[in-house]
Amino acid sequence: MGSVVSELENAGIKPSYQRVRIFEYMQMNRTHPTADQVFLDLKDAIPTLAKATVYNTLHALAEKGLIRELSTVQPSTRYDYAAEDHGHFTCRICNRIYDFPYDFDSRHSALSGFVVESQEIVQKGICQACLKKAQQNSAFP
Amino acid sequence: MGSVVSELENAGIKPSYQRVRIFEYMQMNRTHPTADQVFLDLKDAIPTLAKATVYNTLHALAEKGLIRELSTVQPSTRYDYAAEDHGHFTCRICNRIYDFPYDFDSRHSALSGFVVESQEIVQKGICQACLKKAQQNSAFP
DNA sequence: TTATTTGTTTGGAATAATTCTAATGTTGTG
DNA sequence: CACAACATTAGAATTATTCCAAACAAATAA
Ligand SMILES: [Mn+2]
Ligand SMILES: [Mn+2]
Ligand SMILES: [Zn+2]
Ligand SMILES: [Zn+2]
Repeated sequence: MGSVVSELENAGIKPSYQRVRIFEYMQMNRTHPTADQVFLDLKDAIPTLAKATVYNTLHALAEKGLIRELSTVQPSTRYDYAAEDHGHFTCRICNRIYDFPYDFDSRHSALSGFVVESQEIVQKGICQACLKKAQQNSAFP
Repeated sequence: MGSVVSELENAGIKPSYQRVRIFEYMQMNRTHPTADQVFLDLKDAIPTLAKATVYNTLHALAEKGLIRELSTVQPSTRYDYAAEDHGHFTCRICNRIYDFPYDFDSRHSALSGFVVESQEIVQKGICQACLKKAQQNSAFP
């Protein structure tokens, strides 16, 4: 069996034809494609492929950690006063954004010959408040 | 003179009424608002305010470094095979995304009580290829 | 096997964020 | 004042993404 199929199975994703092809594509194309690019590149080989399937599959793969979703905040850009350097934690439940201390200068790894104009570090997950609320709701009565 | 006005002037942005009010808002509201949130919160005080003005102003402020634009990649989400940890550089000219080495584990600054499910570090700027091309085009003939 | 259920894909409509555009308004300069 | 340059407005257009109901496929039970 192809490793693609077993990687999907191990992650708990049923290896449908479309999912195998999309994951295979992601393994072979390290070009950081958009969902639309994946769709365009696969639709010749899979003429009935729907864009919704591409989005569904990419989300499923990302949720299981098989691919990475490169986007800080969803669904819309957030703005912040430019105070001192800091990182951001975005909660996927309440969508609040929290600051955390982070100093970019001390670990500056610019690619040689590139001009870095800005940088961001973003963690995604669940915030303390939302975790607490989830615990309370699941507490036995 | 309000420091808001002079900060705008120092950055080379003409301090129109709308710009002053928007920048003022960003200084006072450290809630990482969306453009729409800024618009909603200001339109009572400035009834004629247009959403386009909010977008224009936020972009101008971000370009001058007075505020930060919290979004990794634009305009659409990009996907990446989940290989080993690395950071991303996105070029604002050609939109290519480059990998650079970065190890998240060695500098793990999780907020206490928060669950971090994923994290990203993104640099934005101009890539070497685009810089080279710009140099060639401006070379004297 | 057939019937039933469960989950997946499809295609198009709906939604939402952002950008574009043309007209109008404002500011500064000669 | 007249003119140019620039900024704002309002709404249309564009784009990315999600939603939805119907068709399809796979798995399971009878
Ligand atoms: Mn912040
Ligand atoms: Mn990468
Ligand atoms: Zn939360
Ligand atoms: Zn470039």
